[in-house]
Amino acid sequence: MQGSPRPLRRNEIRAQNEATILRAAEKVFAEAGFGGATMQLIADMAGLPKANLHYYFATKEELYRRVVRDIFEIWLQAAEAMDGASGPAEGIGAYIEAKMEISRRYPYGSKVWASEVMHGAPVIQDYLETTLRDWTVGRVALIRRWIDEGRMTPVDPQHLLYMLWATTQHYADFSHQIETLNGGQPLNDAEWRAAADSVKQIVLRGIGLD
Amino acid sequence: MQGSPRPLRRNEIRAQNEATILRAAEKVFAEAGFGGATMQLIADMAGLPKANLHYYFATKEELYRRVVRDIFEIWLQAAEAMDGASGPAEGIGAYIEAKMEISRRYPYGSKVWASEVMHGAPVIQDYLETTLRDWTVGRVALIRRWIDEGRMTPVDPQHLLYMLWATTQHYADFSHQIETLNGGQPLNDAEWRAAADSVKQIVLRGIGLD
DNA sequence: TCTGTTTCTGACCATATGGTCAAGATGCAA
DNA sequence: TTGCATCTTGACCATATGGTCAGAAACAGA
Repeated sequence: MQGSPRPLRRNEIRAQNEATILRAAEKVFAEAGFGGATMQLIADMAGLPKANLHYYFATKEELYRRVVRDIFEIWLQAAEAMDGASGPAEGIGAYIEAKMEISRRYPYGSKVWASEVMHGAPVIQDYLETTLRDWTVGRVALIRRWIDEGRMTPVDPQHLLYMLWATTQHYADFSHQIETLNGGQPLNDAEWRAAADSVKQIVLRGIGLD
Repeated sequence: MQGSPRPLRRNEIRAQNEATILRAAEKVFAEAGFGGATMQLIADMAGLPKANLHYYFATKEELYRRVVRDIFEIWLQAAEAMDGASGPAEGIGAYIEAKMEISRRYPYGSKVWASEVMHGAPVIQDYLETTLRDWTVGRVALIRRWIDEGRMTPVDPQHLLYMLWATTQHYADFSHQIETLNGGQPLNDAEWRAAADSVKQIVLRGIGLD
């Protein structure tokens, strides 16, 4: 939305426009779904002519692919929060914090991701089978180690991970419902704080920590 | 898919066909989203000519509306599991069981619901503001009472409800991801049992029960 | 059997949409 | 300034889709 009046350098033009388009696309895909999104809508949202989108992204599917990939990258960043922790309370607590932060900062991205998975992951199936699976296997092993060391209650690590994903992403994916139940107002700073604290409190206590 | 060869009575025809169409529509809407779903796809899935769909449901939107409403009804049924419980452990435990059962039996419906909410609830906004809000207020009060009576750990009832919704619906909405991480196989009976047990275990312990 | 009602369906239509293209504008290095 | 590459865009096209309709078929009560 901030049409920079300053003349752009060649290098910047491409980066700038791609970023603008991707941001618009993320929002439109999240709000309308892949099928409901139109290149015209995205173009309008980006403030560019439709033909210009096709100059940077050959097809709607390619644009969508980029959006999904970018989200996956962000998702992976949060994953690191769990590593290098001194123990389960710190590791899982930090992971919850990181994922709640992502839900707050990238609600559109989270919705696109959810939509993609719900539709059978036509675009990121390979990522699920490689990167995500590997990460999951590693984290399951880590949690199992913590359990074996008696540092937390024995629980099924896989289902614990699902619970972490579900609870944190819920605040992004179902933000509209939450907003409605919050008197029509989006969560403010304090309410987000309370949400993250609640999740951490229940989950950590649920696995014998806190 | 069970095309009954027996000749149908007038009354039955309508009910039968509507049910067939609704089942097909539920699946297609879940897998393709509202925008991606086409009347032709739904017709093929139902084994009926497209024009026949329009005989029973004037527009795609009307058909979609029916699907969403039906799901909401099912959703409300599970809500009753929480009432009439003698205490928090029984009430919340039964609610989790009921919602997990719904996730297993109506995965398509759950996805349609999730999609609808993610897109801003264009069709069931009024339900969110009335029925759902009322139910939520009642349940929050119930949980608060349990807390005041010292029967469970003090937690924010609202966020506890979100956690229950998120964790249980996750098994329906993200079933594809779960299946991928489960070696490409959908959860079997034992695994569903383990999933429900894990959720109950962590949540109940998380709020000071069991 | 006759008649009115409901159900069924192929053919058709208007519109929206993804994508193309050719010509023009703009930046930039020499 | 010149020439080339990159970027921009209005006009255009083929196709897919939601929806219509008129006539046929099936049903049911008299």
